[in-house]
Amino acid sequence: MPLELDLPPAKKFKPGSPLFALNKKPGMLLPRTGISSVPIEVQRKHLPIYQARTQLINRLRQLQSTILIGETGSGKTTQIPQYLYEAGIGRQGIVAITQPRRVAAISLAARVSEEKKSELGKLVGYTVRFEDVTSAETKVKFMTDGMLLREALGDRLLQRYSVVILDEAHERTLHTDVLFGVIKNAQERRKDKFPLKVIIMSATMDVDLFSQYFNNAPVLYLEGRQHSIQIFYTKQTQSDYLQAALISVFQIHQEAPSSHDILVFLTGQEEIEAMARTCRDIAKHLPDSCPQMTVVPLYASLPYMQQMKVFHVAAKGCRKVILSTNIAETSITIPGIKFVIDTGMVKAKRYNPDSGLEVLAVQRISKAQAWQRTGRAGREDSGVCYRLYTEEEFEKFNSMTVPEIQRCNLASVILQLLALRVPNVLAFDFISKPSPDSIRAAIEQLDLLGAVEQKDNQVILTALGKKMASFPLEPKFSKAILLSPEFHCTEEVLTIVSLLSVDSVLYNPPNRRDEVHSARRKFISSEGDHMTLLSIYRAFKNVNANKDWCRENFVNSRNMALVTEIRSQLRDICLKLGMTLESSRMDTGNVRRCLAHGLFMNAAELQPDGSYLALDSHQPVAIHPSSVFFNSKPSYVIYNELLHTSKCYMRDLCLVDAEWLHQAAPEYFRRKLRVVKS
DNA sequence: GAGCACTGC
Repeated sequence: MPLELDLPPAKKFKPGSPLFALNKKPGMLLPRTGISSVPIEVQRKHLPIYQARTQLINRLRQLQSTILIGETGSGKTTQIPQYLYEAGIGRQGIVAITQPRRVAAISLAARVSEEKKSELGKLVGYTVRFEDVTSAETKVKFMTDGMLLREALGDRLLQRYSVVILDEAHERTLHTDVLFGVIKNAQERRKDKFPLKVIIMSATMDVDLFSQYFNNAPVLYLEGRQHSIQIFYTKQTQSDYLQAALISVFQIHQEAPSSHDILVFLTGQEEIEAMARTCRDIAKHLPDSCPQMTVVPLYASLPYMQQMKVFHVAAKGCRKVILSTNIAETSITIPGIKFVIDTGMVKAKRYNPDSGLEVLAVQRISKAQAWQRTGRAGREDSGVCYRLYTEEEFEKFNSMTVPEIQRCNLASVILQLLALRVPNVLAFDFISKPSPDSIRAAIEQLDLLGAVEQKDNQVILTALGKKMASFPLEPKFSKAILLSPEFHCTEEVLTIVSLLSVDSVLYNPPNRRDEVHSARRKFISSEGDHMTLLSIYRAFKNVNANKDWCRENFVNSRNMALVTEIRSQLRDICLKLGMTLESSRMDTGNVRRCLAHGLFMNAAELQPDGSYLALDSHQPVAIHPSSVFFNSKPSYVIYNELLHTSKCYMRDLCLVDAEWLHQAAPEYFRRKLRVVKS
């Protein structure tokens, strides 16, 4: 194996252009969280942001909308809410700080609460799904962006809040993007009565967009505590990024001290596991002069305990090499990374509103993502980033990742906007507009589900649509739940919808395939994946959620626990809506009939040649290998979703009668599907 | 005939 790659030294990278300068003293570096012998008040004063405190408070007092750009480690997220509170700004209400992720909301609340020397849930609290740690005293509230959006459904002016801080706005999550519009609207309508202060916090991106959106709001810059990172580009275009990554890993491995860990960004589970095997193989055959190597894979579907291995410090004389998906870009921060190897690739979903198809494909990252990856090398000390592409290639990357709202199905978002009584969803003030086609496709889908109707050229919610909006679910699943009383199977549908709301309750370790197969056989239903999941859930309840049972049956107990929580939340909503909850017991026909009424748009028909055609788009589709139907050929099926990878796969299938589909949406099937004979 | 980036309500 040739271990050389043309990696010329490139420019030094120092992100951002700070407005509030600060001398850097590396020796004074303090931990962001965790145990420290330094008193907390002292720690607060050593944060880069502290020197700008007075200026900041004065500016924030005057301004109604502010864009705050802060580098990693500036302390903006923990300090700004406290500064506001200490200065008496917004004391008439609550200061809300949104986060894209639950763990961030929870740990930030815990940290700030500790800094304020108060009990979590009193002055400082948090609200995430299933957990509300706040009280009447709470003045500083961390929450997920989705949670604030859900609260807005009940109070679209967000009257409890005096300040809303949208943190990590550059990530442009679906929820943050919708919140932009909701908050701007609330701010406008509240300006004479109870003004709403808005602070948008972001990394060094999208500044102009944010500022323009809030009527040219001023932009304040904060310096952080990022260390300098050297960047290397390849001299030539790499045709095989995996090979290039492998070479880079071992080049570093042979040259750098063994305590310097390496983080490699790859695209998916399979690729990572294959690369891990190759790395371990090569490492075994290196000369004794070379350090040892421990290879750690990291991706979301990995069980929790195995994910935790990235935090284990490697033994002395041993180098840790982490092979990760983009989960290490934002969600998991690994300390001690000296080298980042960036392949420049990512696996991501793209959405085509014409076909309604989501395509999962390996593609180029954006510049913003490249910087994010690079930044992972300089968190505690200076670092090095090897970019496995040329500088010319980098210059051609898109500058920003396309916001989620422009690459997903908008049915839920549009339903929420309608529930927020947005008069004309096509004209909603999105910070980045989705295409009119995808908005129209969403309205059409809601129309088919009976959630909306046209009145005087306006799209408005029906009574059913209003109820649908109260569930934290995709509209098709809310619809199935709301129809379930007609089929006397609400308990079963609640269970199934909850099971479909989590990643997967099935654990499939690749090297124990035969065991998995035989353990699972007893649950398999000839009626499809939904019914199979239902029987697994019933068995799980019968053994009182026993963990050993889960292990023996290759059931992910953590996800199963989550299913239980989701189910009880959905059940509560049903009860609030006054629904009667019945069980169909052994009658699974009714359950499938009910599912057909929610998922009729996702139906496929067996063709004479043994292939399947989607009834909606008439495109060829295939049964996903994870389905219990993989080796059989039912005539008509409904599926949860289509996933385009190597083929267009249907995931999670349920056997249905053609007749049920027609009953569910007679008009739709008459219009769309002449192919199907009644 | 053979496979699943990442969040969140």
